[in-house]
Amino acid sequence: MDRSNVIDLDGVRRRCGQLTARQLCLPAGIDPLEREHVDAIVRRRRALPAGARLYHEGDPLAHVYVAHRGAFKTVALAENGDEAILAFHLPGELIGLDALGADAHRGSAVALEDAEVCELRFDELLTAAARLPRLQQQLLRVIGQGVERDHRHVGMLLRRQAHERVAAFLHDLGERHRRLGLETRELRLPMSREDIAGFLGLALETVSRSLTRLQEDGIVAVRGRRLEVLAPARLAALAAGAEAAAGARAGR
Amino acid sequence: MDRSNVIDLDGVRRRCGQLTARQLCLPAGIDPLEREHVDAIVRRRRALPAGARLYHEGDPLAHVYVAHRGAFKTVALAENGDEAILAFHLPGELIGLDALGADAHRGSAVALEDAEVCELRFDELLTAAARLPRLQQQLLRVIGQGVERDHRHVGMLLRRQAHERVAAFLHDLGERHRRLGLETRELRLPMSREDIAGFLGLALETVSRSLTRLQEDGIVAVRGRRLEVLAPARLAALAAGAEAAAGARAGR
DNA sequence: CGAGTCTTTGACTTTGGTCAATTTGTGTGG
DNA sequence: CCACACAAATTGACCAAAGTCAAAGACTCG
Repeated sequence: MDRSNVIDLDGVRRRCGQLTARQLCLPAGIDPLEREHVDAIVRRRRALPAGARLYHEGDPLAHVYVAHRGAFKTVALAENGDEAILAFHLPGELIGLDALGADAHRGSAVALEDAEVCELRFDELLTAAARLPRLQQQLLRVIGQGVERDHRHVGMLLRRQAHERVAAFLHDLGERHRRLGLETRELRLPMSREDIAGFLGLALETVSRSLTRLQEDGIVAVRGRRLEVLAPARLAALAAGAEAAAGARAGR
Repeated sequence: MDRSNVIDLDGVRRRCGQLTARQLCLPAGIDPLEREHVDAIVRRRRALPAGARLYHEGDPLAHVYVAHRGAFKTVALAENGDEAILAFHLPGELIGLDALGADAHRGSAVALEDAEVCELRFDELLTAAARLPRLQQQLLRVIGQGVERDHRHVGMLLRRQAHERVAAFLHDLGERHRRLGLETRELRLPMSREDIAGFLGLALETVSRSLTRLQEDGIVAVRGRRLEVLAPARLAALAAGAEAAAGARAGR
């Protein structure tokens, strides 16, 4: 750790610390003294233009990131050629834990729009975690939440009906917005239909049709990448795999 | 990777899986002082009859397990009612990390056949990890491998063609057999067709048909739950999403 | 050997993928 | 500010793939 000047570190803390703290510290009730250790790990903010890659497949695991502004997707290109989308990351969510198993990133992370991330040095995070049991616990919890995210993704992919997958996707997006303290009724979709399709294992036309149908059923209102949830309960029911007919019948 | 001196959770898994370990599933190649810590974590072995649950949804996270004999599946029942299969676990593989995010298991683990597991107390594992950087590192690596497993699962589910999913599943199973030092040519499928279907998001009839087709194409030979890989390269190609026609053409 | 489950196979139907054309939206330069 | 060009999204028509229902065959375990 090259002696970074105090001023700069302070700046980092002011600008980034709060967000990072929320993710890593607050839930664990880490006291201010300990928190300083964590703050020191947050290195800097990095700005990325839309389409830029935060890291590439094969890069060694050096940092983990917290999306600060703008959304990201993590992708892994199949031997096939076309890219599989493994996750979307909203502001406030962690990025980069796909490298845990091999010390090297298995995919890459792409900014979906102009974005900024906070960068955390992974090795320093580990040493701090060894010293602070609460941080260790919280780190594992955050990792576990990433695992849960993947499981929700699998849950979506196991839904056989396309519009159920789309509903599950929108529902999940809404839930995450709620947990992050963002707008929950009016959602902005930072990713293209093609990205959604790549995430859900559908053709992009099917995604479009599903959205249209959800709109016809009065469950959401879609205008481009802006989406309003009109009937959260019915959206949740569809996402959960309830009889598709139930919603449709009432809606038409 | 780094082999010497690393506290080898991989070793724990292998030894447990190979039936060579007695009471203690101990990693070799670590100094006696460290070794003692790890010793204490492995509690006992538990035997389970086919169909028994290792833990249930909602159970607090107390242990993680290593399958010792027999295979397991981890399932989460969708609000829907029917159960989603999140993973299969072969002898030697870790079970129970789905609870990291919430301290409670999000699904349950079921023995697919008469089985035994090694039980590790999770809290003790954490304290030991805080004291032993190598163990901490290794623990994270194992968790990361679980994440990679989930990503491979997603990769399968993103394949649109049913027989590609099935091929990817069999290929993955073969790879895992290889890594665990098990038979790679002649695979035993410890799970039912219904389970495979539940894992791949297909109807069980489709799984059956796909297997038949893979057999007709000369890629595998199937007799019930015993399966022989005849053309590993073509299986891998199919799994990777190569033109399905390539294999079929050559095979017929 | 028999009862049960598991698996395969067949016939039919529905869903969603593909190809293609149109409309909407976005950003740029005149 | 408008017009233009390009990309993104929608919509339609058609077809192949997979789901469903149903029945027969194979395997397992008592």
